[in-house]
This record gives sequence, C-alpha cells and structure tokens, in this order.
Amino acid sequence: MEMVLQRSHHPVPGQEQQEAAAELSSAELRRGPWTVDEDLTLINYISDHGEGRWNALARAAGLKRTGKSCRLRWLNYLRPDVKRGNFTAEEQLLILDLHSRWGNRWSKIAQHLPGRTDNEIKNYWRTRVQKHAKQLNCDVNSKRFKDAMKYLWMPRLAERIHARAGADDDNRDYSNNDLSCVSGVTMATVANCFDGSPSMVTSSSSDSFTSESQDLKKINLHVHGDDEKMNSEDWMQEVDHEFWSTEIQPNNEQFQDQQLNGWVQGFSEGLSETLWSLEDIWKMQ
DNA sequence: AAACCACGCAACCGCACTCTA
DNA sequence: ATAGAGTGCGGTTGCGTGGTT
Repeated sequence: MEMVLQRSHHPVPGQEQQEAAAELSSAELRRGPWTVDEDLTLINYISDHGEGRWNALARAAGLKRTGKSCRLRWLNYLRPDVKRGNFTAEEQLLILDLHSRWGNRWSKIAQHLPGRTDNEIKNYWRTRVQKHAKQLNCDVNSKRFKDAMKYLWMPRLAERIHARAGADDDNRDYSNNDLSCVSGVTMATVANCFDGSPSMVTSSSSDSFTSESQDLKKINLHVHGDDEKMNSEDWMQEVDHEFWSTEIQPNNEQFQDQQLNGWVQGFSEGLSETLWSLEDIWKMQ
C-alpha cells in the first residue's frame, strides 16, 4: 500500500475541477470530526489514486471536505506510518533537544521523529511542557526554564534511556530504527550540558540556535543517508561512547536562580534511584 | 447522579510560499 | 510577468473525556 501512496496523481483534469467546484458550494462543506465512512473513503481513494492535489482529490473522492481538511486528516491521522500513543523517553528527549535548537519549528522537529506529526509534537509541547513552565511560574522561553530542561530533564531522560538500553542490551537493534539512532545523538548533546564548557553554562539559550552542532550534522548524515561509510551500529556506538564517556555530574552552580535551585535540590533529594520521566518530575511539583 | 472543570487532542484558520498555466 | 491554485506551517479553537466536587 505504501508504494501506492507515494504516487502523486492528478486525480481530476482542469475542466472537471471547475465543474466540481461549481457543484459543491461552501455551504455543503462538512466541518468538524471525521466519520469512519469519510476516513474509509479517503483511505480508499488515496490507495487507488495516490495523494496530492488535495482540493481536486476531495471532490473526486466525493468528500464534502476542503482539500486542506483532507490533507490534514491524512497526514496527521490516516497515514499508515503514523505512530500513535505516548511519546517515549527518547522522543521526549529529542523534542526538548531539537526545540532548544529550532524553537517552534514543529515540522522540522517532526522530520526527526519518524511516525510523529508536527501537530502531535506541537500539542505535546503545549500541553506538557508549557504547562510545566506555568507551574514553575516562568515563561517557557525564559533562560530559567530552558536551564531546567537542559540541566535537569534532559539528563534524566537520557539516564532513563541509557538504563533501559543497558537492561536489554542483548536485544538492541539500531540497524532498523532511525529513532534510536537519533536519540543517541541527543544523549551526546545532553552530555555536553555537563562538560563544564562555559558556552553551555553562561550563554543564553538562544546561542544554541546559532549554528548546527557536530551531533546535529550526524543526525542529518544518518537520517538522510549521506554517509554511506558508517553503518547504523557503528554510528550509534560512536555517539553512545561520546555520551557515556562523559561523566554526568550536574553542576548546581549553573543554577543561579535560588527558587529553581531549591526546586532542583528538592526533588534530587526525593528521588535518587528511580528512573525518571517528565511525568515523574512534574509530579514532584 | 449530576454539574462542573481541566486537560488532551483533532481540526480549523490565516498567512506565506511555491507552483503552474 | 502574473494571478490563481496548491501546499506547508504555526497558532488557535473547540469538543470529548475523565476526574472532582
């Protein structure tokens, strides 16, 4: 089916488009939640004719929807490779990391999370991350909040990922999972938070936006397959080594803010040995 | 049991950019 | 060169659902 879906057809010739457009006034257009029938109609049509030319597609398929609506429904929900369910620790870490680089460039971030849509990531950010910033009484774009992410959540997520990776070491298979590979790079990135480099400690968080870092280049090389010489496993081992050869020792001097410092210390005392998730951290509030 | 509330997510909107005739 | 159609993206809205009172 996927092969079929990649085709880009022009379902309706120009004249028919105009006629169809005339037939369907805006008053007849449906809005709101999609029905099962509509979903099936869209899926069947795309499997037969391919996607693209969404306005024409909507009319040709007999859907009383705008092309935009069809496109959105397909990309965000009906596509066979859309991944459902909660974000894994790897994905959460990756989102935090990439957002720190690119800001609200959701589609760009989504490109590095296979099966996840920009909409889903955007929702995750708004509902989870921004909510937490609110609870901390600080802006999600503030240095304070970014520091909390950088020095606290991301390392904890990385720890959690690594602990799990260690637990099922025998079952690791990086060759078939882009996300695992990408998250390995993110681990390396997180490790940089603790390497004592002045730039990470003192610079404003926007500094991290200014240039593509080394590990990001690796993401691109790997994901886009430009580096034919390095296979997935070698590459993963390399970035894993980068990360775990760096000792994780959060430097509390990095937290100039007394309130945040106290908050960090508070839950550090409360949770020493458990595996962490963002949810765990939030519950500590 | 019912009313209320908060939350998460699907869907929509508006704008900007690209493509095509 | 240009206008209109198509597409992509980020922001926003509103509905369904589960929890609380």
